[in-house]
Amino acid sequence: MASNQDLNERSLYLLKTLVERYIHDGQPVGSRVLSKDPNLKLSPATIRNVMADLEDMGLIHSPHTSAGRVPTVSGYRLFVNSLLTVKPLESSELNQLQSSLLTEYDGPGDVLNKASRLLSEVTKMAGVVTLPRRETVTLRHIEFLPMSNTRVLVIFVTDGQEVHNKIIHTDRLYSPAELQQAANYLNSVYVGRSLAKIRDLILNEMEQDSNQVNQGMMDAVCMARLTFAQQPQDDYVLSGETNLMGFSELSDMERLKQLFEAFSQKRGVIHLLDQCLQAEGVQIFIGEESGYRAFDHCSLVTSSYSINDEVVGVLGVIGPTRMAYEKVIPFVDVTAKLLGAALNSK
Amino acid sequence: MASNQDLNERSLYLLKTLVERYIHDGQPVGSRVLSKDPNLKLSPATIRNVMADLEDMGLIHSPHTSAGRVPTVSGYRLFVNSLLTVKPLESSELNQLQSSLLTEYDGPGDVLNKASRLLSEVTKMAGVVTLPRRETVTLRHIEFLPMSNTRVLVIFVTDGQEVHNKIIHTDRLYSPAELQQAANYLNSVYVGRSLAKIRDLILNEMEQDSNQVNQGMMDAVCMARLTFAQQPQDDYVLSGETNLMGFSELSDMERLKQLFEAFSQKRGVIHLLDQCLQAEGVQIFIGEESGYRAFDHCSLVTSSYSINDEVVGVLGVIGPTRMAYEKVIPFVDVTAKLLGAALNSK
DNA sequence: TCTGGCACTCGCGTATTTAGAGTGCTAACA
DNA sequence: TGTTAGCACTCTAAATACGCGAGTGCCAGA
Repeated sequence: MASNQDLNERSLYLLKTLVERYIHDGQPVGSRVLSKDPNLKLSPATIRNVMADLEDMGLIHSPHTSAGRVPTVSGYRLFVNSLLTVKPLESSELNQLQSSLLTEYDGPGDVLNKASRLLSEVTKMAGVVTLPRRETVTLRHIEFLPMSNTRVLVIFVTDGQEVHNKIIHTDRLYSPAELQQAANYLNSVYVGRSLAKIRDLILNEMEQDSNQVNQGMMDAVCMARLTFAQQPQDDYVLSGETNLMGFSELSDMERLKQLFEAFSQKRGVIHLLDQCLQAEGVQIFIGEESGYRAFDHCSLVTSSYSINDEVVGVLGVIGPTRMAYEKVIPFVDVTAKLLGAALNSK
Repeated sequence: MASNQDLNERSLYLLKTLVERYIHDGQPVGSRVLSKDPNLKLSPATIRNVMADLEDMGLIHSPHTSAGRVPTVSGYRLFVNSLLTVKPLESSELNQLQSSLLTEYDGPGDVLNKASRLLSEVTKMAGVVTLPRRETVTLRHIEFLPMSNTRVLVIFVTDGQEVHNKIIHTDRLYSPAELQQAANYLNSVYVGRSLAKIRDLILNEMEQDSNQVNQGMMDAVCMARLTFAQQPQDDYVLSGETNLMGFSELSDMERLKQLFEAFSQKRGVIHLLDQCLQAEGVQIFIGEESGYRAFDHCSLVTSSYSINDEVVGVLGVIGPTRMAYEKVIPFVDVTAKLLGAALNSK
């Protein structure tokens, strides 16, 4: 592969217009059409030379001899990293965003749904929003309800009024009064703290000499331990998957099936999204970059969102590699910020 | 169209084997292969005559001149109604069913998920289970949590430990103590009754002379009214949608897209499933019979399931018109009964 | 009423052809 | 040395033709 110094400004501009062109009309771009570009006053022959260089560098690629060129993953990557001219949101979109996300919401979890749907509707691709990570979210209320035998239904409410519930198996039978007492204790001590913090505190408290604490507290802590034990994998809200069925690059039934299977198994997708949790700002996986086979022909544009300046989740857009990055990127960015704002204001 | 008297036993048997054959290998059935049937000792020519009659009656149909015959919707219908020889469940399937559904469950709503997944895994098609209708389900516990302003988060638990939550807007600000009191009152009066019954009782109580009841009770009833006001549409759990992408009759992308859109909009599907709520036993929609365009090329085999002898929901299997009815029907039937049993035992 | 025979139709898969698009290369030119 | 025009070449996609096989309908005879 040739070194970067081979990429003079002209080649870069040519690559840029080629990618833009391809994104726009989805067909391999030939030297003829590029020569028509007003800013690129070159003959088709010269353009062919440049394109040959770009191909040597692995930035573009020809599906077959007589078919023009198509960007490779590296080509898209270079384009996204340094050539892209971001288009600001259209005001209508911004309005739609704000009015949808910032209005008073009418049910827990509903903002996330709205955000996801919004992402898909505006981009005409698939939208995804992970639920806020339990770890970082703070406890607002906890409650135990007896079920049959030693099974107890625990309900707890976190930040942003997310309601969680889980069944735990206690080591002995508790009376309703005991459960109530345990809940009271936990509510008085742990409310307002993050679940991760709570887990730490519980461990501490269990190591303390049991003489120093009364039995009721011990019971409560024990139940809390069961409740907040290792978290099951987090979850996400997906919308507009069906939009993906319209794209020719995903019209292969086998591929599409694998993609949708990935969506319903969630595991791999979660893993992918988790990687975006760390990164600041908009994160992009193009095609095989994700390393996840089911996403080989897709790109994923994500951004993390925060509650009270703490990153708690990720949202993004899933679509074909050939997508309008210059519009999607700012859109995802803004949506993440608005979602954070909407969740904060609760 | 010819009358039914034209259908002698021989024609019926021929139709039966034709349908079975087509279901089995998915290709139009010609007179040749039918003449090979051991119970049908006829020459191809005779069979052609019979088939011509069946075609006149609209029971079978030829895709084109040289392609054998395929059952029409009416053909399938006749087959399912009177010709089908039901195959009992294989013991391995029954085991899988029982062990999956009757084991202790580890989370509310989980049994429904399992049932749905089971339906899809065993049949290799899509499985669907509606959530138990709120109307008929009984209240076990209710609780109010204050949010900002006049918004109150209400959490209530019903039969089978289903946890519901909703945000209501009260007409004035309530203190946590007041909310607690209201919940206590409601728990003491309404627990164990169906939501529909509760709604009735509330209406009664509100009409009573307000002198006779104290203010706290009034507040409680008022909040209960908001909580149990008209229900939003019910919901369902769908599994194995991706299995449907494997069937050639659904390989048309446009159709597939419409089907999946129907799945995610839920509305139309719910409406269809609701029709099965009334009927006793297994209910079947074949192809266009459902009257729902998105399902034109699918069949739906359903059965309602009950908690404490009261029908509360529907489950079923969605697949291509060409499905192994003789196995799916008993399977859906048994699954519905087992699900009911599993929910009862709580 | 059933059967064998036969001509007929139609779809599918396999060449074969043609038109068009785009390329790489070379030679000329500034 | 970089750019351009020209040209032969390659490859795809669409159109056309063709033979094969499957299956039919109909008729005449048992």
